[in-house]
Amino acid sequence: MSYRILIVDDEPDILEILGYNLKKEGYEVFMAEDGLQAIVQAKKHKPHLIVMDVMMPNMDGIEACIKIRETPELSKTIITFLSARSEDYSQISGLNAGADDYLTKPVRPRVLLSKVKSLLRRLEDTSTEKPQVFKDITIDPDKYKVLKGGVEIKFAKKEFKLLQLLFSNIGKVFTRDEIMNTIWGTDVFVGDRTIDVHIRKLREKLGNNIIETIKGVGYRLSE
Amino acid sequence: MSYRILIVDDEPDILEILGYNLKKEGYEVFMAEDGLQAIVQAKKHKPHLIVMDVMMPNMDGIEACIKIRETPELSKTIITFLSARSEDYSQISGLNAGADDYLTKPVRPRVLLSKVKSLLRRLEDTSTEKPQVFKDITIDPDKYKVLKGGVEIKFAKKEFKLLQLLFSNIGKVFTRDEIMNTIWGTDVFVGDRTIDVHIRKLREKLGNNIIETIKGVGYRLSE
DNA sequence: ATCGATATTAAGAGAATGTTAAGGTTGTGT
DNA sequence: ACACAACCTTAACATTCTCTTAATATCGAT
Repeated sequence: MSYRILIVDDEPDILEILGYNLKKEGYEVFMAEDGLQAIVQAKKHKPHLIVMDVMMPNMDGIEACIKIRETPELSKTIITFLSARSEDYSQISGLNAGADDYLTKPVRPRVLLSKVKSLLRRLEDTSTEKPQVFKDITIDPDKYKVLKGGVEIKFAKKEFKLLQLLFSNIGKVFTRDEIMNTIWGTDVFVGDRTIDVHIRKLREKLGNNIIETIKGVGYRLSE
Repeated sequence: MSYRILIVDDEPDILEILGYNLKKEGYEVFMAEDGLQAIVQAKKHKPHLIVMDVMMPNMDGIEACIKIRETPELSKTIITFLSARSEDYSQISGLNAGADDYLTKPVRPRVLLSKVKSLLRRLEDTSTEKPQVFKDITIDPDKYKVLKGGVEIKFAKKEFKLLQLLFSNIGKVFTRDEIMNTIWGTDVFVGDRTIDVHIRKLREKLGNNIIETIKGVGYRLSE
């Protein structure tokens, strides 16, 4: 799924340039030319990120930001302001109004893109990419690294995925079907023994008392 | 230290007028009359800012901009275009080529000066990229320099970029896709083996135990 | 004890990566 | 402008590692 971004500025030129660049990066882009439109668009499309000018006709960015923040379903939306001058008071009141960041105009497309990327990463970070710990085992998906008692143990791709799955909900029993769908997908077909073999590899590397078999049901990390 | 500015235009009159004004403000000014010269001058003087006409003989501004952006040591150089008309397509493709801003002709010296001033201000608050250290290796993106055990090792452009990427997040696994997008961009297409070959070059120069292969996943600096 | 489910082991096919050299392009100095 | 060097990419082939399977053993509930 691609991220949705709403850009708000009263200058069509800016909308076009920023929109062009963001679209090129694969984002889904929506636009609005003032605060009122921004609120309408935001409610309609539920963007992940809003990049909004501060000074606009009808309703300025600050006010729009406050309104948006009041909408529960948009509470997780990230809002970034564009402000004309870096020393401007708008920054402070903007951040105060609930904005997450600000950029100074004129916006360098490269800067915007890297900013956007890093802001959106926040959304991801919370879910998966943090190292997980269980007993003396730590797994770090980012670095593709597993430590047991501080020592690194290497895992092949499928093994790592399987481990990651088990770690994603510690103690939960994962059925063979779930495992199959997560690691191999729905269209590949591999024999049932394959899962056993992979489980065995994990036990071999991590110790026999980590993964528990629930016969007829599945596997889980045993607490 | 004063800032270095490179101005590029095929009309000597314009060069003279702009150059005069910039010098008067205390900037160190270099000039070029076409894209090719611009690249030569840029590499020679490493200007902080380039003000460049879009339409020029030999090599136009867009192309020169792209070339300059490909040079790692000039990655932080700010590039501003001069374009004849504001609605011109050149704006978009110019910004797309990696330019940071544009001015419309005819240029008023005062406008240019204030623009220049605000653009250069960015360089001040943008903290310079700090040298990264890993094991006995230091890479300094600013100086385009790599030291291993205190001894400088030379790297070609692509090699350096790749190294820089790996160093940008020490220990993180970078997938082939990530590497491809960062170093070659999304629209160029090069074979898969090309990445291997570059990795090999790095290993050749830095030692075999620095970069680790995670088969089916990517590469990382091995901690 | 029997039967279905899971465990174990080793081996082969195939995928992914490593290596090398060659050709084309670009850059540099004279 | 020329020759020479450096750089990038590719192709072909070598090597390594992963995954899957098959065959067989073990487990556990009834």
